[in-house]
Formats: sequence, C-alpha cells, structure tokens
Amino acid sequence: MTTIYQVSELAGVSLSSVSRVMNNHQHVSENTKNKVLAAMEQLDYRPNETARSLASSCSNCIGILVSELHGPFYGDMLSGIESELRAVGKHSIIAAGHSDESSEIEAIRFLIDRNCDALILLVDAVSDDYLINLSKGSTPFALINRQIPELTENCFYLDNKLGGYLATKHLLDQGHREIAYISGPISKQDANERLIGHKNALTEFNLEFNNDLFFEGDFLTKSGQIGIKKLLEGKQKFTALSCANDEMASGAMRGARDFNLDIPADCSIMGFDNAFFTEYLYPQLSTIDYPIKNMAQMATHWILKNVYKKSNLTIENLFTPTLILRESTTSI
Amino acid sequence: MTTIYQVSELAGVSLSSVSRVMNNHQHVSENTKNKVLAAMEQLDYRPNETARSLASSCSNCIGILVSELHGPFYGDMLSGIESELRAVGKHSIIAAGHSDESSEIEAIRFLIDRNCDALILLVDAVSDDYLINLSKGSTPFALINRQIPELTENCFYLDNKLGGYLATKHLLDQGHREIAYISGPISKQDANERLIGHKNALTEFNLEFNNDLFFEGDFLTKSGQIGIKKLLEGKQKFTALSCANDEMASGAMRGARDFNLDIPADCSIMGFDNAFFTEYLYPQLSTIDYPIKNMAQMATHWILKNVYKKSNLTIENLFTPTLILRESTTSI
DNA sequence: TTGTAAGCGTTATCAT
DNA sequence: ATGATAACGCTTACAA
Repeated sequence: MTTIYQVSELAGVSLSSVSRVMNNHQHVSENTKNKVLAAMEQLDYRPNETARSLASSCSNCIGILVSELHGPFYGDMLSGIESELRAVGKHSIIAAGHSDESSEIEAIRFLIDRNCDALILLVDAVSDDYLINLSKGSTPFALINRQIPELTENCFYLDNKLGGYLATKHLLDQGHREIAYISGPISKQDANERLIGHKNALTEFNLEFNNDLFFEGDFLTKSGQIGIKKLLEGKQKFTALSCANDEMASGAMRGARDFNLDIPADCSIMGFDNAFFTEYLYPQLSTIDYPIKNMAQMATHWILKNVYKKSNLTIENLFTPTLILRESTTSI
Repeated sequence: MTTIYQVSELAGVSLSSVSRVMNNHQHVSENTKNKVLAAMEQLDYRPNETARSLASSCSNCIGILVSELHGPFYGDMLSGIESELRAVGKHSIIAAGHSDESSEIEAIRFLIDRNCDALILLVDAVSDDYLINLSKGSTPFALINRQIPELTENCFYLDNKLGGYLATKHLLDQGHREIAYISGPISKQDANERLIGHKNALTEFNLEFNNDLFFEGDFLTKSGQIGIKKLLEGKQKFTALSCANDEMASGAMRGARDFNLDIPADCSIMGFDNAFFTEYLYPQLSTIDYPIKNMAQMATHWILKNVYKKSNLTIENLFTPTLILRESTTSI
C-alpha cells in the first residue's frame, strides 16, 4: 500500500502539502500541486479512507436503515440513494430493521457506531419519542415515510391522505358507489392516513363509511386474498375495492378469481404504491404512484446540504401521490 | 464521545487491558475484566470502529457489488448477506454496477478504497481476465452467479444447465413435444447454459432443436411479450414455452393474452428464477427456483471462514435448481 | 497478567 | 505557500 509519505517523498514536498492538494485546499502553488499530482499518478496512490475518517472525524458514509431489503419497495429507494452518494464519493452502509422495535434500535446503534455522518431511516416500529430523542444526539438523520411534527425538517413523506383520497375518488368518478376497502394495520401512520383519505372521498360524495365494507389487513398479499373473501361473503355488495397497497391488491385479485369474478367487469380494484410488479399482473393494476425513489434522493440531498454543506439544493419534504390508471378499474 | 482512555482511567487499568477485554483476549484476570466491563457499562462506552480499523487494518466491512439494486432479485441476496454479517458484528457497503464494464470496475475500486476486508461480486460486464487479475490483489472476493475455472474456490453458482434441463424436461414429461424457448442474451454465461440445458432435454427425448421455436430476448419483460408474438406468428406451432427468466415469462403471458390464448390450456409456460412476483401472476408461474439467498449466505460464509477465520463452516460452490410447479403448466 | 510505547495513515494547528 | 508536529482512538509488540 502506498501512503502519503511516499508521495511526499517522491514529490519532494512535505506531508501537509500532499494532504492539501488531496483536499483541494487553496494556497497551494501550481508548482507543488503539479509535482504532487504527478507523484500520485506515478505511484497510483489511493488515500486510505479509514485514516482520513479518523483524522477528520468524517466518514463520508451514510447509514441506511430499512425494514426489509427484499420486496418490491426498497430496491428503488436504495438505488436512488446509492447513485446520488457515489456520484459525490460518499457511500452507504445498509441495515435491515425488520419492523421490530428492538431490532430497529439496535440497527441504529450499529450504524452510529460505524461513524456514519448521517442516517436515512425508513422505520415504523420505533416511537416518535425515541426519534425525537435521537435527534438530540450528534448524528443527523432523515426520516422517510414518516411525519413527526417536532422533526418536520427531517421528514420526507407522502401525502398518504391524498393518495387514499385519489384512489377512492377515481372509483367514485367511475360511478362506483359501493366501495370496499382493505386497509393496512391502522396502528401504522401511513395505513391510517390512507384510510382517512378514502373516507374523505366518500364524504365528498355524500356516502357514509360502511364498516361492512372494511377489512384490516397487514399489507401482505395473503391478507388481500382473505380480505376480499370476507368482504364477498358479507351481506354488503360492492362493485369496487380500494386496497392500501399493491400486495394486498394482488391478493385480492387472486381472491376475486376464487369467486369467479371478472376484474374489472365484476369488481374494479385499486392498489397503492405502484410497485414494479403491478405491470406484470393481469389485468395490470391501477394504483397510486409512491415516488419512493425521488423521496430517497431528496433525503440524500438534504444530507448533502446540511451535513456536507453543498448548496444549490432545494429541499421539499412533502411528496404528492399520483393516480396511475391501468386495467383493473373500469366505469360502472 | 467517550474513549478508551476514560474507560481505562475509571477502571484504574491501562489502555491495553481495556483493549484486551474488548477483544476477548485471553490472559486477562477476572478482576480487571470485571472492572473494565463495569467502567464500560457506566460510561456507555462504544468503541470507535474507525480507529479500530485503522489500527488493526481490518475494517469488518464487506463490499457488495450488484448490477442493480431494484428488481426482484437482489433484495433477497442483500438480505441474506446483511443478516449473516450483522450477526457477527460486521457490515456491508453496497454499490451498483449497472452491468456496465467501466462502471463495474470503478465500483470495485471504490469498494477496495473503502478498505473492505472482502468483496462479494455479482457482476457480468467485467471480463474473466480482469477478475483473475483482481484475485492477485490483496482483497479477497466471492463471485456469485459466475463460474471461472481459474477461480473455482471463489465462485458460487447455480447449475444453470440443469435448471434449463429441468424446465424443459418437465414440459416434455407433461407430453409436450413442440416446445418454444425464449432465451436471455446468449453472450451471457447463464443464459447460454440454460439454453444448453433446454437442448439437452430435447435430445433426451430424441427431439431436434428447432430454430423457428427460438427467440433471443434480453431478460426483460417486454422481450418476453415480443418473443411470444414472433413465435406465434411463425409457421411452427407449439404447445409449451420455456423462458430463461421470470420477467420474460411474465411478458410472454401477457403476449399470449394478446392472442387470446388461455394459459396453460393453450400453451404451458415455464419461467426461471422463482422471483417473488411469480406467485402474484395469474396463473401463478411454474418456474425453476434459484436459491439466490442461500448462495449469498454461502458466499458470506466463505468470507467468514477464509477472511475472518471462523471454522465450522462447510462451503459448497455449486447450487442445485429445483422445479417449482404452479399453475402455468399442464399436461397435454 | 499487566503496562509502556510505537505505530496505523491521515488531518489540522501552528509556526515560519 | 510550506513544513513540523501533535492529534484522531485504537491495536499490538515488547517489557516488566
């Protein structure tokens, strides 16, 4: 391994000068700069990032915590972050929290221990208070898909209420009046807000929320299948179904087939998230786009701006969902 | 930040003793050990991993390079690696290579510069020679989904030939004799081997490979749709189709619908990889399981064993694909 | 078993 | 503008 010493020796200058040109400090003469650059080139010198971190107490490393690494959602997020980061010579280290509180907390400690300059967190098990407290520590962090009033600056979230509204509004616009809803766990903020949006749309059309048309799932495929079964077996008929995410919608499509229902002719189905696989389904799923990649990039920009002091970056915290019309919904 | 100094002071022992108990060295008396542990506890001491890396020239960090972070495949891989690694206090840093040669090379340099103790590479743009040369460097690496004779120890790969064979063999067993094939880019090793497996199965049944029943796609959905269209428009009839991956199979299913074909009644379709979304499709896709998560974990074990000298780990390099029967195939 | 002291490869603070 | 020199927080001979 070639070190800064050897470069300085070959260039005939001191350590400090080499360090200065490495870090683009001003007040270095063209002459020494050239000598150093030449020596670096000749030795194929690569600075030791660990040593730089230790000396500068800046690791150029961002910690990322997500619930799960697999699944259709997080890949887009990571991919957005990785490209932004590597373009500026920084990198990320990634951990999974598995939506379990103690596991998430442990993972956050793990990342902080690794001297991450900042964190990007997609967590749902940890409490608001924990995060508010964490914000008093010395590691800045961005929160994705979460809204905490005390931490607005750090939060990058979707207008879930609007999303839920948009989904149901679309069905209403198509003439549906009996609209079932399969929710995520209402204990989760996003699931809850999407449901509120659904209710808002109903209200706008002077429709009352009917509990017989409601099923609380767990965001997984299977619960969509189970949900639609329960709904179909209930007394209350419906011509459309809005689901709080695409997985459950896909499960619902399967469940509908078990009842020999034709989609969308017999029942329109809406998803939420616009996961890549929605295009693979038959019929292709109408859904609500969740711009997760943009959000992840924005969180990265926020860190670039606030931690690494890059300017020229405008930050937005609230993201707008959009309606994606495909084949699974039709007018009545 | 509390350092080892403060711990040693509070415990009333030297730096080295603290370091020794941190690293579980033998030859430390119960007494000092307890004092140190107590002091650590009291100060909530967390060792500075950067400093440890620098002093020990071991970063406890594995670099991971994949083609893309999104898509149905890599999440499982990363998830397998992350859990194995964090369980032993190590971590990973992740980069994407985008199947572009210079980009992959740059990413590898990037990871090596970060002092990764080892790498896990899922690369397809970089040449065998490059990797053989890389193996002479000081950073050990594991290769996933690739087989290089000179580097057999480092390679963790699927028996793609067997997979291709299994897929077509299943179709043959079901009575099909006119079997079309949609391949990946044959310039890619895995695509090529899967095709060979297909041909082997045909041969076993005394069938000749028919070029009119062959289409070379690019592993993406769209090419499956285009492929089956071309095939259906050709003169040669077929009752079954084997695809070199699930994306193309899903595209083919869509393409078949454009021709009002019923699957599997009019045409059986096989996929390859067993991506999670194959269960969401209708009908659910029969496919070949690619145990990517196991393979990633095995690569991690290999590193644990060879780089970190953990014993009790048996390493296997070749993985066996298995047939997953679902709804998209039926006997004739 | 324990402590001393010399690194690890940088950055950063001073002088000059 | 440049160069000594002291950190950065830890590991690891080597000595005791």
